[in-house]
Amino acid sequence: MRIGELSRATGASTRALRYYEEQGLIRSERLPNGYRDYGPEAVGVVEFVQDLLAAGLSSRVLRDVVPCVGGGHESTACSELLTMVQQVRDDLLDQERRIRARRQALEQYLTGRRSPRGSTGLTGVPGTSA
Amino acid sequence: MRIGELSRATGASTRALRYYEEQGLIRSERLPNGYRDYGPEAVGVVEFVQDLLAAGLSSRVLRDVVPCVGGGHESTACSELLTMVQQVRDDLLDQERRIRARRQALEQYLTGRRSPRGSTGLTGVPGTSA
DNA sequence: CTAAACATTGACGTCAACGTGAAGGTCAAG
DNA sequence: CTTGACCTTCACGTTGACGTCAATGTTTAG
Repeated sequence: MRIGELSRATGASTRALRYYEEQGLIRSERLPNGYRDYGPEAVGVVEFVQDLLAAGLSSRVLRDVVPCVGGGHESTACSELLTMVQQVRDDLLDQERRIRARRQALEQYLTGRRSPRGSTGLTGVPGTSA
Repeated sequence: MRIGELSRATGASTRALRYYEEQGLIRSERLPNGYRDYGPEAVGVVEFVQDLLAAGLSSRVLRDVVPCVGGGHESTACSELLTMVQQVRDDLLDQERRIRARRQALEQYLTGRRSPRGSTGLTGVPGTSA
């Protein structure tokens, strides 16, 4: 498939796709006319990339982790990278928990009518910033 | 407290604190000499802001949600904002699940030695991009 | 032949969340 | 009175992930 079709299939702009390639996140063959040519697996890879980018990973990290699944690459440093992905997941989980705590504080504030001024109802929350 | 002390208390740079104020995320009184003056609640508010920023919320969203807890503000649109926070939390949870799926795919690829080329082991994953 | 739709490579613009000076006012200590 | 720590407001620089425009080539439809 060519870039337009991949774009439509993934929702990524053609600009984004070229950017991904520039960053080493995806690869492409070239047709005789110079057009990029993608195999069907590209769809999955691009979606993978989009997910991880949306989750806050940098393309520099992705540049290392994506070839592990996308290219005909051998493991080597992949266990390290797996650890990294796990780390990111753990971070996300952690943040999610903290947000939940804040949200519950908000809920309590709204429903329970805790003093609007002075003690905000937040100051003493245990899981404060690192 | 003045800005330096708040900075030390929260870990946010003074620049960041002025930026937060500029964006309407925090407020301050002014001392006779023009220096910013913060009450003790500011610490909690700033930590709140930092958490949500770290979690990927934009300051534009925060500009709306923070006054609900930080200022002497009445509920009004706060139920809406609560919904928004919940939405964000749900998004995070969703992303976390997708990442977990990807990670498991990676793990399977690495341990089970699924064909390195052709079927990537990713293409058919259920929870693909929106 | 010509227009339209698709592709190519630059290369500059953007936006957020600050960093990093510049140029200066304020205040307690010596 | 001067040094130094602290504060003030500009205002430009930075990084990442693209948007957007320019100038050009290619292929298909009429």
